[in-house]
Amino acid sequence: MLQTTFIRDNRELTIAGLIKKHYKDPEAAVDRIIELDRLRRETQQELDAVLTQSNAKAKEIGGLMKEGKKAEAETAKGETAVLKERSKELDEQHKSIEEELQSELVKLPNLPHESVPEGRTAEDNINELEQGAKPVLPEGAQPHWELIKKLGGKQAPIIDFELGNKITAAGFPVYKGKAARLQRAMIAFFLDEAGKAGYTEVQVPILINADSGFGTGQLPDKEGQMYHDAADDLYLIPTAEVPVTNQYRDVIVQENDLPIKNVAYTPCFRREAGSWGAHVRGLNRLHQFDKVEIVQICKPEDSYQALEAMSDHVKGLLEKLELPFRILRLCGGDMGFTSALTFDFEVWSAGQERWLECSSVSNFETYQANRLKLRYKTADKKTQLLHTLNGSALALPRILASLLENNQQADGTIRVPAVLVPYCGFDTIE
RNA sequence: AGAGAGAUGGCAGAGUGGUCGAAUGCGGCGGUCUUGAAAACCGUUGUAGGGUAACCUACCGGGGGUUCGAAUCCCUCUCUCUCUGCCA
Repeated sequence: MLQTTFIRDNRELTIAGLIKKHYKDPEAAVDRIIELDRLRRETQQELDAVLTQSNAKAKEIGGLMKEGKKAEAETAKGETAVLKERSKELDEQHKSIEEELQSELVKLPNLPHESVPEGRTAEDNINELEQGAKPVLPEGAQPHWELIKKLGGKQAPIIDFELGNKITAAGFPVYKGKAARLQRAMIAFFLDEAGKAGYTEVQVPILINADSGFGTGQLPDKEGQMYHDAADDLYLIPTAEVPVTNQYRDVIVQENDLPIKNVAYTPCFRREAGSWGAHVRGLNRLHQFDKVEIVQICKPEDSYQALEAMSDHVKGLLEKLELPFRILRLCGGDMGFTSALTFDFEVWSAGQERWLECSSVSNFETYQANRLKLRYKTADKKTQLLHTLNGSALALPRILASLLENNQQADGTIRVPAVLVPYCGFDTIE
């Protein structure tokens, strides 16, 4: 959430940022907020004045009662009626203005960083880096949804979508044998790598309440994208970002505890309402998937350096997995609601001959922190909002897809990257 | 799920209608003393909104009510703890 004072002091800048993000009618929205803020302060000043009088009268009556001046006290009581009436009126006005201000404020996305390119769609993203040679596949190479059918021996298919469909629904696959083992190996590898990079591992709930959903910006913006348990009013997490970051909701951090670096493995759940298309096959898009997420909370002046470091960490993982990838700097129209700057990592999927997004690393600046009330005390004792960042490191399914496809051998087996062998205990899937 | 108890500042914990933003202890910060540290002593120490400022206002789990006046009384919701039950 953007800060009212910032909008008030930076009207043009705010509008320009919203335009870059393709927000409709930004001028009207910004001006309405500035107007509501003016009204709010005006009403509060009047309300405070009335309350000051009321408080004074109440004290006066208390004094008179003590002195036994009953009659005078009664007279004074009569005088409070008008004040009471007026304060009630102003209080209601103040509340409704604040409510409207809040609901307008919540609609605004974060402003993009100056380095964010102009553009509306994925076509306009900037290719920052492309690394690793695309493999030359053997004759008869296939996409992963075909490969899995023949893998796993008697257990085939090694990733069973039909079975998951029976148990739950489409988009909830069952991983069997070496596929299951490989999943666990990747999770352990990713967690270990993050540990080496200084991230503290945390295990967090995968159900969250509405306050947490609001804190990181999933609510109210993405209400329909999360699975919701109506009985207890809890949501299944779409990403570990939500519970991990919400650890620090309503917290004032000690300056020397910064930066905070957490890593968590969780399953993630996405309803993907409306985005299920015919071209979305196999592991490309799921309702449930596994992900290791890194989160950083740091001082404003350090956040872009942290973003760089997080990007490098993700890059390192892909290098170690020997997968070709590219890094995109997302344009204004393609980036997320809460983000100021996002790098998407896409892994090359040789069987499909297309890039698959496998990580998204973002700096949210103070946007989440403002909702979370996540702050720290500066050396001169001022309370200031922190910056929050997160990134996938990594999301498993598309890594697995490209691993299967890129590493398919002429004999139909799959080569496991060396770095995972100690974790899973085999170097080939047949 | 049943019965009972409770929710107060970073923590512990007092406060049952006015002088309470709130005693006291611990912790934190600053100082005195000391070669240094500890101890002791002195001072200081919540959050938010408004105001150029002096200062004003709100907040004692959330919401509502009674009253001139509520941390304190009433209603309601939520949560926590203890015991019983169930259970990985």
